[in-house]
Amino acid sequence: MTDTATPGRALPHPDRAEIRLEAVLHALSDPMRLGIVRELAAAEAELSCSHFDVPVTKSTTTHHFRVLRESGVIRQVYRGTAKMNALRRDDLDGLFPGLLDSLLAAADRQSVRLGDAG
Amino acid sequence: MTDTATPGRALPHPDRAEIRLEAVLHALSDPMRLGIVRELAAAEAELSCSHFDVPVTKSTTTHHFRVLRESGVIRQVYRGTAKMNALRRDDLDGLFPGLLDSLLAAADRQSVRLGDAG
DNA sequence: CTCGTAGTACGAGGGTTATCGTACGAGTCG
DNA sequence: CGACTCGTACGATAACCCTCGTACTACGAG
Repeated sequence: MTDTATPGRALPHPDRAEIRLEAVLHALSDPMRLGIVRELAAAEAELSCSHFDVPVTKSTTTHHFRVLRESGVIRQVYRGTAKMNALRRDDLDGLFPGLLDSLLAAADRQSVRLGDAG
Repeated sequence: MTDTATPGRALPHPDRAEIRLEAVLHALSDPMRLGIVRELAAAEAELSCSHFDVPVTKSTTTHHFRVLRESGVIRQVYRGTAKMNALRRDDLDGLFPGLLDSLLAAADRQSVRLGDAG
């Protein structure tokens, strides 16, 4: 594990056992957050907050990432000045086998169906 | 088809093509609505609104059923004085294959994990 | 140390949601 | 018809959520 995480700046995450399905669904019911999660899943890697091209201000972006983190969907860690984001795939798959893949597939399908760029 | 539906009291439903994943997820992110959907799925049959033992008033119950209907999760039809509710399994499976089952399985798992009566 | 970049904290505005109570409408049963 | 049950409509209230702007902190580069 690349422990390049900046020390002394830990962020609160729910334990796996504290993750609630309702919270996950709520987190993913926002188009912006769903888009972030889709991109994160496609990348299969950590991405910084600023990597995402979202049509809102930095404040709002911070808010959405916090919702995703506090619902247990993503894990966030500071590396230098950047804050890296990664899907909590292991935890989600462990709690809800198949759910994340179904959700991502559903999002992809809808994207194709609606002719979105994504 | 059991066309015992009361005529002249049609309820507005979204077409299959109008169903949005975000709306579905939002609808299911409420514990009460998720519970209703789970019960509906387990019953594999139409259930009246009053069948459900929810800890809220009738007004609030009406509200939650409307959210489920307008998001495309359930289909509602009047039969006499009762309003029957059924999952839109065909439409949801057609749009998002596997999603509904994953969601229901996830809800069941969490219910067991948390020791709910569900 | 200074500057720039990445992101946070806080507060406010505006919209949506969950809940309720009361009054009402539609069917059914006597 | 009259009474009863099921569910709706409407208004109110309180909470929540998305968004923003501004002021701020943390880190890295020079």
